[in-house]
Amino acid sequence: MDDQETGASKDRAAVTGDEVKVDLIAFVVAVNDGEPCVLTIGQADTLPSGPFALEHRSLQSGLRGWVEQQTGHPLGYIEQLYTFADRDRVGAERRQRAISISYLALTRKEQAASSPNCGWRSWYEYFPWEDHRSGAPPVELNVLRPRLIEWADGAGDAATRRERRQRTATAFGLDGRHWNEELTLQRYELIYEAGLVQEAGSGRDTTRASLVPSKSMVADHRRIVATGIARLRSKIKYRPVVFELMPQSFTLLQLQRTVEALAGRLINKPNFRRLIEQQELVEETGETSVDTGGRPARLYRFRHAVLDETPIVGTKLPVARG
Amino acid sequence: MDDQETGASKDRAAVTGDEVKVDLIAFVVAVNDGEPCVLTIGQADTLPSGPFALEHRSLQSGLRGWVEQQTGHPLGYIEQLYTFADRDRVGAERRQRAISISYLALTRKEQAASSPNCGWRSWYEYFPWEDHRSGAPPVELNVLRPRLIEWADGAGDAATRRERRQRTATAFGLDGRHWNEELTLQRYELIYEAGLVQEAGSGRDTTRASLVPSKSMVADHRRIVATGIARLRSKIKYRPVVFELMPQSFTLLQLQRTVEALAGRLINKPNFRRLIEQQELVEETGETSVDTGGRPARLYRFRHAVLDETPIVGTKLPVARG
DNA sequence: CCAGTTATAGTCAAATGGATTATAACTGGA
DNA sequence: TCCAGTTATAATCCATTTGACTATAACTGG
Repeated sequence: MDDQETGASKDRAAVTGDEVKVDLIAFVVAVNDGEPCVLTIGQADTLPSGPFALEHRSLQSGLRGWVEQQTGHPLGYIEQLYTFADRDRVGAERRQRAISISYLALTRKEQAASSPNCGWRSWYEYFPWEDHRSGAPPVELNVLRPRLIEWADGAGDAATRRERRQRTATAFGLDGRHWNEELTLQRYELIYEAGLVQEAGSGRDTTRASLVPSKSMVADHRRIVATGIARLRSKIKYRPVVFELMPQSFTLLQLQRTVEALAGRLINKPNFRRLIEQQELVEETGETSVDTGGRPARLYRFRHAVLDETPIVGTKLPVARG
Repeated sequence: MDDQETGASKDRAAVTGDEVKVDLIAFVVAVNDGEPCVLTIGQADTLPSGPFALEHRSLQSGLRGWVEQQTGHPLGYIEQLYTFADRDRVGAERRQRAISISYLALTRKEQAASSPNCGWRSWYEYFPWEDHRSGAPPVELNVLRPRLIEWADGAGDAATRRERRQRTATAFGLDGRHWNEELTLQRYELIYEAGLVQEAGSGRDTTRASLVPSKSMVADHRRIVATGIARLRSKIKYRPVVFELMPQSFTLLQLQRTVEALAGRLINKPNFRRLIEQQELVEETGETSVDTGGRPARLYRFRHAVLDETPIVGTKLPVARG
């Protein structure tokens, strides 16, 4: 960064020695029996990951390789989430810089016989306050909200107090605002900032008395998951990615339940059906499913042709306001 | 992060030697006199960039440093675009891997006295087919469309022909479809794939006779710009980022012209005003502007409070359908 | 003073989207 | 066999949004 002269090329030559390690991290999602799940490895709650190496043809293929090797699970849909520089690692002899590239990937559970070293866990074990399918959960009403308000009011100056209350209110839909399921990351950051959650291996292991009951993850993996949930909740509204999580054929209610699992909130049934039908996202298989518990339901399959037809627009899924 | 046991860690230890270079690249945007512009450096059409180095506190601060150094321009709003692995560079002694992290940044032209080594160029010099403010431009009607159809029909098998025509039709709104201004990247990729554009320093310098008239850029920089335009065109519809490009106070028509410049299409005036007002994005300064050419217009300023109020929802800008 | 230009307000119909009701078709137990 | 419970499917209603248009106001320059 220190040199003479104009051009970028010269600067580049000057600092040519700086090399960093690159890690690829995957947030792999599946929906199993109406529960949205994340793929973890090892005993600890860890996302599949590995370094980007010379033998990898591309970033994505590197990621696929690591996930398949660590979990036995082939990946379908992949989307880049975010790239961030890790806090300085202390290398063997010198300061070591590292960056992580995180990805969102969608699959089906049955896709493969998973290796014994990995498993599926519900999102909501890590983010119990994100599941609003039965209204605001107790942990939010009884623990989170009072603690956050306490934290906000505990700030030194009035400006900070106002700002914290403001953020809490928007994040959780207080004071007449609406709950917005896409604010998963903002909520996590708020809770983290307030010291109400703690991650394994984080610097601050000051075993605080008043933590919100929730499963933690290694390093910053829970933050990556929060980013991925937010992205997915946003994406299902304008791209037909839900079908990556569905079996070959399904009933409309199964499809609805999957969307509800991801969004963490309930959807009005007739409206959901209307939207799916008028967008022609699916077509009937001609068969019906009997194990509905009531009247048999028609089975549908995804119309793959829509991927060519509407590249961006469409696939708006109605998520009721509250 | 490196230890023993449980799958991932062992693999990680095995390939621990792989290090790569990381480049930071900025697509810096300003709107000058109704033209959306990109900041370039040097004689060639190159985006500001530089390697991520040890002295950088974070990726973003590294990017800010390089842009400021190369152009004298301080950056305001920054957003990550995409991280990709470059094609293998051949290093001095061994194979050298490199990845690039690209960013979208918004500023105002007057922000600083720019250094002589850089300049602002209209987007539409690089993407003449993206400016639909006066309808579909001649270059699209007379050159692009026929060449693309020619290319599609020149495919070997029928399936490829159908697929190419399909993609062309959606990208350019043919056969009764609507023009979608957000498909900038898809359009560029299509044109690139068809061999109708060519970049400086790309492998394939087979000076083709029939290129579409447009300015090229160094390496894959034009692709980064296409990604950034698409992101920005999408973003202005749900986040109030336009105001990063506006002066302190402005008339509603100036605001509209700026949005139109970015979107590359015209907006219905009364509807635009209605939407801005009902969202309470702006407030009157109390003053009026005389140099409108007609009746004086009220001056407005951005209500910064909205950033706290509506973190995701809102700021939908109406972009007429056609 | 008049033609040209822009600002601002108001109207109207079509489309969208949320909520509700009604009826059909199955299961399992009384 | 009938009835309660459950789910599927169809249809309707109404408020809001949104695209398109019209009318009037206020300035400029010739």
